[in-house]
Amino acid sequence: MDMNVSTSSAARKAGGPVPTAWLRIGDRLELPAAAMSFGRNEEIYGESEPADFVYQVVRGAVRTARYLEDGRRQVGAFFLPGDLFGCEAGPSHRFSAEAIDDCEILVVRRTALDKAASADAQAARQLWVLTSAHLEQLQDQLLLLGRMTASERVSAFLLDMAKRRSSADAVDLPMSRNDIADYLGLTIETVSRIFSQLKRAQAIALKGARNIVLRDREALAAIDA
Amino acid sequence: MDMNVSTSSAARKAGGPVPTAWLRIGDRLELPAAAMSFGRNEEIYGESEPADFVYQVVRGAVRTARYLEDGRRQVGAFFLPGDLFGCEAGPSHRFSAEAIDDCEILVVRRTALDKAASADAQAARQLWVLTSAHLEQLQDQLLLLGRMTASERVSAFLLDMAKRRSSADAVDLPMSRNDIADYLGLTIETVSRIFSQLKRAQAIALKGARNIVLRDREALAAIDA
DNA sequence: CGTTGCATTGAAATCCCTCAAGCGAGGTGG
DNA sequence: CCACCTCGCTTGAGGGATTTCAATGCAACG
Repeated sequence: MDMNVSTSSAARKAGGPVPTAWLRIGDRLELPAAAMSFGRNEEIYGESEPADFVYQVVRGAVRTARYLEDGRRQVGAFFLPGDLFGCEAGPSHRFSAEAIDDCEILVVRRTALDKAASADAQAARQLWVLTSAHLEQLQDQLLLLGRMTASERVSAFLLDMAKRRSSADAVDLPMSRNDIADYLGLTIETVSRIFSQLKRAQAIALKGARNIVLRDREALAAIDA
Repeated sequence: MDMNVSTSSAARKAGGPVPTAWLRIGDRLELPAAAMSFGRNEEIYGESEPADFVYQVVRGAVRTARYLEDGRRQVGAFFLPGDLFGCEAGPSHRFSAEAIDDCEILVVRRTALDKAASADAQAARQLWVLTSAHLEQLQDQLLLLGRMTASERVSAFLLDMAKRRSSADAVDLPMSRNDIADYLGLTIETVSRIFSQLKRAQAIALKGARNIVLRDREALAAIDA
């Protein structure tokens, strides 16, 4: 539960970052961005910090999370290279964002995005499409958390990660069992047990805890309801 | 599980609806809309129908839902008078929408909305803000489904409904225990038991199964984690 | 080679679900 | 007007999936 997340945030670090790359949204929007690096478990932004920046993963992986007072945590999403995050319509973030491993992130001021969006209706639409895509992913997650069994959740997760990460059968999971558990609404032990179960059933193979090989996608898909 | 949802849909009914009212989004967007009526459990649109219309509740209540092959159901949201629904960025709906009770709905063509949005950047932004608000609600639901106990879910639900419906202490729930259960990721029996529990604890009173009086909001809020 | 952090495994407990019966309000027909 | 039916809700008993608690394994690293 206590992930020991370090407390430096982008906002505090962003004293004078130098524009070094272009952040691309869809194929219409392109903005000059600052590159920043974050270490494992470092906080990129906090749960109710003002949403003054928008981010894109270049290298590494990011999770968003929300905490209850007693330490329970819900991971909202995982972001992989190319993914955008932290783009909110409201004034402040509703989840915190943390680096899962060492990663490189592009950052643009939200005002820059707003300016682009109010100048160009197509750009504004792009922003809407982006938010809508996030919404659709959350809707899938809703069904998963509300109505699926532990095996179904883990199978769905593996298939999704495989699709997003490599499309090959070998998947490198950047996140810990703890992150997976808090994403799927399970405990770390249950996730581990299901992994072992899938291994025994020859549906997957494990080369190290975080290196999964999908041996039988059909079996996984069948479990995935 | 089997809600016996009737299969007529807005698209099929929308042969020649007459514009009778204005559908308002935020305070900038106002579009001429057709009024339609739906009976209890009538389908407004189906799970993968083209998203050619956008809807607003005038009277009554609407739920969105998604089904698994074996009948498991996840209710995505409840929509009350004033609420907009069915507004997607993608080409088709991802949940079905069904009338909870007899209700009156305003309908506008999506192309009309698109036109307004591409003409006016402020209107486009309004659309984004709307989608973003839905997203935020789903994020709350995520934490609820992933990490909260049955009591916490029910308490949170009651407080939310009270806030949305009357802001007074008496709440008329338009939806059945079944709808509530499928919204909260629980069974109907568990929901009923928690209601009884809250009644025994003097946190609520029941004047009929769907007429709740919040006797002790603090107690509910305390349970709500 | 011990330490540290993450992952796995086992046993017991728990929360919620399943199955089953009973209850009550509303509607319908006799 | 009352009996009866139906549908939704409540309540109880038992069971099961997942959690909790606890111990062990294992790989990376100093």
